[in-house]
Amino acid sequence: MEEFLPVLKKSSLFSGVSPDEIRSMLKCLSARMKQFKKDEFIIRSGDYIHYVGMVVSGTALIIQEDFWGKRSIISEVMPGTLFAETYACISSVPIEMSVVADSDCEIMFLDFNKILTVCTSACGFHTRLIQNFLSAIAGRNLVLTKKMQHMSKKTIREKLLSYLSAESLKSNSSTFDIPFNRQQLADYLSVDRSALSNELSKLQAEEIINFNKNRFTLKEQGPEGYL
Amino acid sequence: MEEFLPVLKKSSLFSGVSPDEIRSMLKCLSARMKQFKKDEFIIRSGDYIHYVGMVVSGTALIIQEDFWGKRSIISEVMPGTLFAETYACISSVPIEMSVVADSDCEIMFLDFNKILTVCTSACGFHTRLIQNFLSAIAGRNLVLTKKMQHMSKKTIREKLLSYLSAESLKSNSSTFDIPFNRQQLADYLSVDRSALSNELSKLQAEEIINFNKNRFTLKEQGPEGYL
DNA sequence: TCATTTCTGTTGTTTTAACAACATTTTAAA
DNA sequence: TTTAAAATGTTGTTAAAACAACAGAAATGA
Repeated sequence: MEEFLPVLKKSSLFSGVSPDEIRSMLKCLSARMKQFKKDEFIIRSGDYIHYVGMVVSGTALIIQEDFWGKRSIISEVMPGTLFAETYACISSVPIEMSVVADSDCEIMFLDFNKILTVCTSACGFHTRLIQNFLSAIAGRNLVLTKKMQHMSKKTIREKLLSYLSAESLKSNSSTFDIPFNRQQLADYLSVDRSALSNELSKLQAEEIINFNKNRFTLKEQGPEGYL
Repeated sequence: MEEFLPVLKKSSLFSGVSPDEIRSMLKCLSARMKQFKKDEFIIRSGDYIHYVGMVVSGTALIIQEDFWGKRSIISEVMPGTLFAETYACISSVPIEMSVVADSDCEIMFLDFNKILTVCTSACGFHTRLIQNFLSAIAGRNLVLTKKMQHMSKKTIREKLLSYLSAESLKSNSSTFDIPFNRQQLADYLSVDRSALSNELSKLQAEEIINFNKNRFTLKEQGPEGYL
């Protein structure tokens, strides 16, 4: 276990917890390691989850199969990242995705119920653990909610303005940098890249926005007849 | 406070907790009530949230203003429902939406930190409280993730098949009922209702699905060239 | 039962997006 | 600095969605 402390220290779950305390917590959480060969299933769709997983070495893929057996990759899980935590919180509902080893990898499983109950003994950092765990889930929630707001718009123009407006408000300025290149932004908003570039150009021609590379400026008067 | 016990008992936060225990918990959580007149702000965008709110009477609206001041309603909050809980978990980030009284209403605020720390004294149900709180957040997470998977598809057809496939898998059968009427389904997937109806008809004509009212059946061989 | 309203499906038109192909700019590398 | 590769913007064509208008079916309730 010792060899993975650097990874654990950087994980969101153990952030702000000292190595010594991590050691004692791992016991308190009945942490156990398991190795998986590439392409092995770590979690199967339909399972009921009672343990939280964390990748400590290698990478895993979260995949989903639809009714017709078509697979799609939901996300990649890197070392230090939790997975299945949502389903661990709602263990009465079977998980609807599978987790597969993308390379040979080592997974740490933590007893979810022990995360929730503050143990009586030494483990004074347990409250911190609960906070971290909650922050991880709430953080994902935030990200999803925000993305949903943009994606629920019908046209590329509206999606873009929704996204840019949110970025502007976040940075508290009408000029701001975005963390995506065009292709990434298109993927994020689920639209075609060239169509997105085209729309950006139109918005600029109409003097609703200005941009140069990844730096954008929103014009105060806003889109025509917008309010 | 006593008068609201029926509402609290049915809320997700206190589900499975007896009235007596709710009473003692409310103390332990420093619950305080506050009344708001219609159109009053309960939470303002930009606030840092340290309390979780619950509507106990009346209704509230969660709204958002973009860069140009355009308001949109994110959701309606009914009695027994928590709000702002995500931001309470991540209190370092200011909330990006406002909560406004939609009618005269009464709000209960709970000290978020006390939800997380198990109090030493009588409150044996505190672990249950943490579980319920976590379930509420994780549950929303689940709903968002699922919706996102459908919405990220580009065509109405793909969105529909993604949604129907998920419903089918959930019910463990190729025949199942959906909880939406056509307009609601269109809103859920952010598409036009008539376009959705049209696509459903095409899918039926192509023998990929069958439907009658809200009962759908997926055909085993699936869409042409799908796999 | 009949009248009214709501819901659903259908069609045609207009708008928008996807897609493909290519030009230009920027970045990285040799 | 030159060359190659990657990223971005531009354009035209095709496919799909939005929108609007309406017809028929189903639900409601008087």
